[in-house]
Amino acid sequence: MSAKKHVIRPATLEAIVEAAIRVLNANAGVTMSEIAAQAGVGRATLHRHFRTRDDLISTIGVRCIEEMNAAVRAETTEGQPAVDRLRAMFRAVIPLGDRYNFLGADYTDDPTLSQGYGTQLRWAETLVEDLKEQGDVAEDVPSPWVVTQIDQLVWSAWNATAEGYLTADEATELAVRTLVDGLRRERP
Amino acid sequence: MSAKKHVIRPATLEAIVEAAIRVLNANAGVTMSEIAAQAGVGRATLHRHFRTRDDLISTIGVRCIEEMNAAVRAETTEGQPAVDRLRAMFRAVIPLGDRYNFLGADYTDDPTLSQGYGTQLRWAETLVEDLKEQGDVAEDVPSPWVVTQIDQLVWSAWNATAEGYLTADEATELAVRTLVDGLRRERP
DNA sequence: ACTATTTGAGACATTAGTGTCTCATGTTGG
DNA sequence: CCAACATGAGACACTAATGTCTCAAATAGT
Repeated sequence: MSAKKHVIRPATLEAIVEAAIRVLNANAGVTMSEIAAQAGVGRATLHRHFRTRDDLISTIGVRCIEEMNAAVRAETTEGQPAVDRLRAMFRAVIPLGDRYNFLGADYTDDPTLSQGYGTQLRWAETLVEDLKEQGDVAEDVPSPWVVTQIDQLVWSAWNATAEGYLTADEATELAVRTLVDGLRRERP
Repeated sequence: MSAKKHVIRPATLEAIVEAAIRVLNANAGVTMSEIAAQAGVGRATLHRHFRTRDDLISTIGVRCIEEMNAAVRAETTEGQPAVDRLRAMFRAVIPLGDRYNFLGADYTDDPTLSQGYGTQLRWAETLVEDLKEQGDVAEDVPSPWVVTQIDQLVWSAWNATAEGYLTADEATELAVRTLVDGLRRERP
């Protein structure tokens, strides 16, 4: 992860990380040479600071997850009604879809990373509990099902904005509506 | 795709295809050697009948999609109410999740395959139209959104049964309910 | 049982990517 | 301005996988 004798220059680090996020989202199997090229950096420099490919992926994975958690934390408050927290989460996360989408691949084996997933999972689980308590989700629905639906709605919402057929706000509303009320009835 | 001088033996073909489906679902990046080994077949034999890796993937992809389309066709009838068709589709497809799950990867560039996808997409689109006509889905919901939800519900439902927290029938019911009525109210 | 031909096993060349190293060049901080 | 050090470019060894080929052995059809 960290170099011993070489200190990375901030600009270089930034170029590498941003390029890696951008490029890996476009193609999860992209090569180190390509990442270096897109970062405008020598391939040797890339390997100097990220010994292995997994090293790089782990680093940017952690950064993306922290970014996401921070965005959600910034938009939500503890005492808030659960539906509002859900809505705020969608609003916070949708614009980040472009960046953290690549995490969908099978990098589940990284220890630091799965810790980050754990945090998100626990957050979602308490949200679902609160949704149930406040009558926004029926008690008879298995919680893992609800968590899965929320995850997938995040993707749907991001995708809809990326495709251009919904704005971020519309996507947020539709996601909440879909989860809670279903698609049968028009919105009041 | 097809060999010129060599005719494949039915048993060999079957072993290869089945092993490939099974193994690729476990790990999308699995190697040709591994597939051959799991099929109990020499690596040379594998290459004799499937010149390239893409060739093999394309073949089994087509087979899986046809399998799915056939299963859906077998369970649904033309005049059926849209919700029933939706339910029947879930019931038909859920048990196949183990097999066609690997298609989620980025093999979208294959011509024959994307044709298969096209068929499914068109099927889903007319289903959505009918759902709207019969008042099961509100007119103001963008159809691509509905299609996406259905796709994801298929995955959710399969996953729930694979995880063991729902039976196939329960998952089917919950999927329909989630899409149409949302998760707020208990089932009548 | 005979013949044709598929199959299995392994050798082989080729390709693509990874990771290491060196050295000349350029940048930065004092 | 100078010394230290990060960078870029390229050479290099190594690995893993792909795809081709050959030949002996198993198998199928007649």
